[in-house]
Amino acid sequence: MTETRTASEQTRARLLDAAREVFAEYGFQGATVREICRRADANVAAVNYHFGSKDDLLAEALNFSRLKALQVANAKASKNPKTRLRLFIHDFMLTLLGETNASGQCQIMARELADPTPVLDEIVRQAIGPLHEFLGKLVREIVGDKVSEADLLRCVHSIIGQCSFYYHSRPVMQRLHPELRFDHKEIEAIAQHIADFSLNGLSHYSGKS
Amino acid sequence: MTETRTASEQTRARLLDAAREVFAEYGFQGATVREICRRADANVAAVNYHFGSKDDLLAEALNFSRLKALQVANAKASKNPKTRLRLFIHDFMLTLLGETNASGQCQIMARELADPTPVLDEIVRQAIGPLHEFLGKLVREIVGDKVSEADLLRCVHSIIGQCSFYYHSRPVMQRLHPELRFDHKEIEAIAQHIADFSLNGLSHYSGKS
DNA sequence: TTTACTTTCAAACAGCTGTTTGATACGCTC
DNA sequence: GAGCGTATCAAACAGCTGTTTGAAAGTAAA
Repeated sequence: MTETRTASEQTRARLLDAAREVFAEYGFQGATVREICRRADANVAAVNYHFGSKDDLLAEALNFSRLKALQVANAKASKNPKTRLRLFIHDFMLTLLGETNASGQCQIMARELADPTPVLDEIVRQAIGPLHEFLGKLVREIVGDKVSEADLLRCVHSIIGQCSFYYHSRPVMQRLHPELRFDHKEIEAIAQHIADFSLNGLSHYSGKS
Repeated sequence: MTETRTASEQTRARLLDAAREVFAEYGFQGATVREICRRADANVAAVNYHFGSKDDLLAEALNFSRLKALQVANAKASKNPKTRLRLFIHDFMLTLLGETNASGQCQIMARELADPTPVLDEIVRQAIGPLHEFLGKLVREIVGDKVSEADLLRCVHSIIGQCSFYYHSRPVMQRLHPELRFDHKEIEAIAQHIADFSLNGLSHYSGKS
């Protein structure tokens, strides 16, 4: 019984891994059940047997552990808010541009933004929403209580916008600056720039930086 | 002869309009030739007859006149660079979020970023490249000669990133802040925030703002 | 071994895709 | 009106899609 279950669960796991790969590579529409099963060494019918449908497979393939861990780690770093913002931007850029396997999840999210499917609701609820909320609190610590909620929101958007730009525009950068490599050193430089730029931007709201 | 040609050209034009609509709505993969022809009141074979293929249709459907006009108008406004940056951000946000028909083009571009097809090369060459270059020169006027080319590039990215964020994240905003309406007033507020935030950010490089 | 079950598999299904075809209708010159 | 090139059309094509099916294989308790 345990043997059977683990065998079945192994197939399930292989399908999930393959699905994450293929969805990230080709998008939801572009990804085919056959390609997923091919990479998972499984039969075409396996997806429907184990998950019910291609839609349900995508829903189960989502995994935001990396993003959540990042926020938890940052909250534990009990330094002053400005330093924590620097730390967050740094970690966030590493997640977005680094070679972590989280980039697949980011790719799926990016594709959902340009072409939403029903799973976007779940992505917003589980990942993007908490992220915005987290950054909102952090920025609030920096700018103080006098700043309106609307302005605070716009500041958060300015920060996330700068970070996610580098992710979204990778295909463009490849063509515009083919010599540019997003290695560890470059990522750190970008993160530092965004932090400097943003803290100066925030100073417009909080008074002198 | 002229009658025939204009009739044929009318079909061509209708197909192009419909294509822009459908590509923007469903993406390149999601858009179907049949739907495009249905909206253009044309036969299914019309696309291949007039354009050769679905790919070629997309390539011809691209239109960056709005984006180009925006840069030309800004260059003519011979005010000081900071004011011109404010003006540009304002016009750019109106293009991105306003009710202009340019939003279809933006949608196509956004989809190409998340899921590039061969036409992305053309988009980068004709639209995004010139845009980056334009902003590069403008920012250079503000920060002066002492700033390195790499830092200048990152500043440009910070500005474009903030602007395009509001475009990319519309599906998210709809879910996260359903009460928020991107009416003219809100767009102006956003544009002013981005300008303030960015000019303060730039002051980090150019010395005191 | 028999029985009951889960899991895998090749094959087929119905539906949609971009594209092609050959016939038909149109507009124009002669 | 005859002839000619262009444009439109319904129909069919080949290929791919997600999904279903019913048989076969595997697993574990009786």
